[in-house]
Amino acid sequence: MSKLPLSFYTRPDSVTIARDLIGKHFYSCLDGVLTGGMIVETEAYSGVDDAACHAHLGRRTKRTQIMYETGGVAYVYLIYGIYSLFNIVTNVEGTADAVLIRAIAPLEGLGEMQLRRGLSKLETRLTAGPGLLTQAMGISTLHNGTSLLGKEIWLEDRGDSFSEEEVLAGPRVGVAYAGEDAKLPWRFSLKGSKWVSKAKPTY
DNA sequence: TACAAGATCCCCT
DNA sequence: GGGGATCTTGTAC
Repeated sequence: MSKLPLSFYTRPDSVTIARDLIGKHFYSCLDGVLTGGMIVETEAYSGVDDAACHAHLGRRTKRTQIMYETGGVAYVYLIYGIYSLFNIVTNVEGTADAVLIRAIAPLEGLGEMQLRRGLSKLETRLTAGPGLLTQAMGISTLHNGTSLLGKEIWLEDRGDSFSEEEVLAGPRVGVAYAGEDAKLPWRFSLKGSKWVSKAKPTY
């Protein structure tokens, strides 16, 4: 159980990082409560050249500013006025790459996560979706810019690894507006895991 | 200053 | 399987 080092995040290829994150563990310790689990679904966003990325064509706004920072910090933004989506900023300063964490298999703090989600029993609605896992783990836009090497939110390698056959690659979800880039196989998921989100890509 | 749309999810049919 | 919730953000005027 070792925290992922800065060098994991500053690598140049967010697609490789998204693939490597399947099987890594994602935890938060907020209000003194440890919650989280193993990552089973991710999506890569590749900076200015990626039409699906918020920083496409070098767009630099208050929201996207954090994506240009050195990798290893959180990019959290609000979608549909309701859900916080958690991304890991990658690559070096000046680039705007990120990886969206879409789903985890819950392991720690199940009771607290159910409480935050308003669920009375364990079901996939707990953490199988990008807007769900943030709610379960208590992550909100307040955590935008938080270092992933600190004590609030971090990632770990607990020795779980999966072969190429066990990790599926397919088109990303909800990015039809990105045209051809929406077809890129930049969504990764753990084959057979019931904790992978139900969302289907447009292609 | 205004408006349209969004890296989603829930609940009802 | 489909529509509505809900409000921030980006861009246009």
